[in-house]
Amino acid sequence: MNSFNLLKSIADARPKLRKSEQKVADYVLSKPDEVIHMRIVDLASEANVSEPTVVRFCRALHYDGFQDFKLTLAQGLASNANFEQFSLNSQDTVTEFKQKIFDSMIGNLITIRDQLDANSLEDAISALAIANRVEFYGFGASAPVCDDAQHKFFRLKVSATAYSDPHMQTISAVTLGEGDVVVAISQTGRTKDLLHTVKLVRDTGAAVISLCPSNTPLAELATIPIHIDVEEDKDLSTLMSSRVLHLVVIDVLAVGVAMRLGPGLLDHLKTIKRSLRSLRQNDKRLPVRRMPPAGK
Amino acid sequence: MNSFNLLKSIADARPKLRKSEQKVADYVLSKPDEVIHMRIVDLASEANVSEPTVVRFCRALHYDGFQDFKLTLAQGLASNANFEQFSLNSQDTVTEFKQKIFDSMIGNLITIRDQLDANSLEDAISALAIANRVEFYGFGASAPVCDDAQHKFFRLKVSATAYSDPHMQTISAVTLGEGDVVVAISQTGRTKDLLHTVKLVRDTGAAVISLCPSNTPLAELATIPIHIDVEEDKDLSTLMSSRVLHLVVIDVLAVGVAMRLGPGLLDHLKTIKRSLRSLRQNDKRLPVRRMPPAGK
DNA sequence: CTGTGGCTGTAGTTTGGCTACATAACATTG
DNA sequence: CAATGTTATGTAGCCAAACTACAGCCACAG
Repeated sequence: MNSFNLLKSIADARPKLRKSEQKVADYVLSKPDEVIHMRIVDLASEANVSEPTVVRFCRALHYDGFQDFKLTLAQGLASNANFEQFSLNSQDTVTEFKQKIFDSMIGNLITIRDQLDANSLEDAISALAIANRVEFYGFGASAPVCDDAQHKFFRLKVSATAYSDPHMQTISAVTLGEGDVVVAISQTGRTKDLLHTVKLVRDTGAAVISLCPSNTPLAELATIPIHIDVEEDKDLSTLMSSRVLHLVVIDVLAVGVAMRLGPGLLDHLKTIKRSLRSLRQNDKRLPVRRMPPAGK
Repeated sequence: MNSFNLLKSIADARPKLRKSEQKVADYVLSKPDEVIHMRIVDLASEANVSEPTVVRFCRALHYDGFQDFKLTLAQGLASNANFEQFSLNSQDTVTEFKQKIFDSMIGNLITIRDQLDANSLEDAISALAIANRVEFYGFGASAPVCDDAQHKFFRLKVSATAYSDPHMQTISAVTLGEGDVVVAISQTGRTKDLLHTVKLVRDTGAAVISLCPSNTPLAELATIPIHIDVEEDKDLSTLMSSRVLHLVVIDVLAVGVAMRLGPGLLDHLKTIKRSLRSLRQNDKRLPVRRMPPAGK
């Protein structure tokens, strides 16, 4: 649906293509943004093949023809070409780096959206939906993510806890058993303390869902690994990014669980909304500053 | 650069067009996504004009011709049409609602990116960069956001604290003074306890940056309001969204501060990175995987 | 009411995309 | 290794879609 997928699907399909069609594929992959302004003859000559070959190439990818292919390609490129990874430089104005940060965030979201494995999610949701207890473990920047997750699952009437203290994690871990679920969250997938806790958890028979990069110790320890692979950091970006992706993935899990648990949950959410409302100030237009004295 | 702009530019240009070209403009505006699959004759007949008129319409908008126009339109649509607000329904498969959640998140990011006021950001960054102390206040779903913000500013050597307990907030608030900055974070902008604390803060002379919707009591109390207006929730979306936007906005602020504080900070960040590394497990397994060239 | 300028449609030309077919390359089997 | 069948690729011609030149029409001015 977007260029990542489209170009990727071309790359995937490449081996199945005939030799001269592969030439076309190669050219398209190397200069996709030029292709969209090319005529069929141009592309044919650039790729050193004949025109019908180009058409056959398009058909092989299940497009109606060259036009259709070009149009789709154009759409695909547009949908994420704008969201390239950026590199900040110190002369950037606020407007510029604001743009860059948002765009790179969006780019990462698109990447993860397309990468996330639906089966793993499905499994994770099933496990969470029937769990007795759910615990979220994470350190550092992942600690707030755990808190947020707890907050969210609480609203779904799931008995959830978040621990970002290795001692608490250890203590809690050994009390778990089958039917319980731990969600282990880590940007690196290599945090020693977390690995230690997760091993304990595994011994109890509880399931472990991991949110971390693939090919890391944590991912391999987990019963249900969910891979979050983001392009690696340069300069300032340590400050950013992957926590947000984790949050959104947790949103997906939470929604999945909510849908499993059925419609009764909606009423429950409304109840919460109502109760929270009393904590708010309803516009009386700021009955201005009738505050108690608080000396300077 | 995106469809919003493209369609908008058509709408803007409309008055300058000839009468029958306007018919074309109207049709394009009403059904842009159909137009991209139409031939010139179809569009002409749908708009009740002749084919050359369509061509003239395209030229009037400075495109090479109909093809060029169609291609650009397609790109424009792709770049944000995909990111519409969704509504979940209970028959959705995991793949479907995963897509919907990500897309709506992305849509919101785009909206906020374009809405954020650079001047307010600039002011906020200036205030934060010279602040003696920075405190983050928020409740409920905003509490983890505050924790995250604290974590991030800590790394920038900024003396930052996060409080999500109204008592602690109150106690801390009255010890602030000029040159200190409070960042008040709220999804509603109406949380009573938060409003109470912020009033106290204002009396001390400290600056208050707010992250919340516009036209809310909190936004009006703040010295530097940053408006985060997201389309309002339906059904399950209470679970989601605005916290992520808050996080990203805080990223922007943090980067801004980092750039103000200058290049020495980069070294500092590297030092942190190095020290954190000792908390990680470095791959013992996976000793390289040097595999022979994959046979075909 | 008549002439001029600009708008719009008709008809014809060009070009680009596609199809049918022929030939070349390759594989397969005796 | 040859012969035959099958698949892959290119050639040439056709059709349709987009664009151009021109003519008629309408609106407005004098």
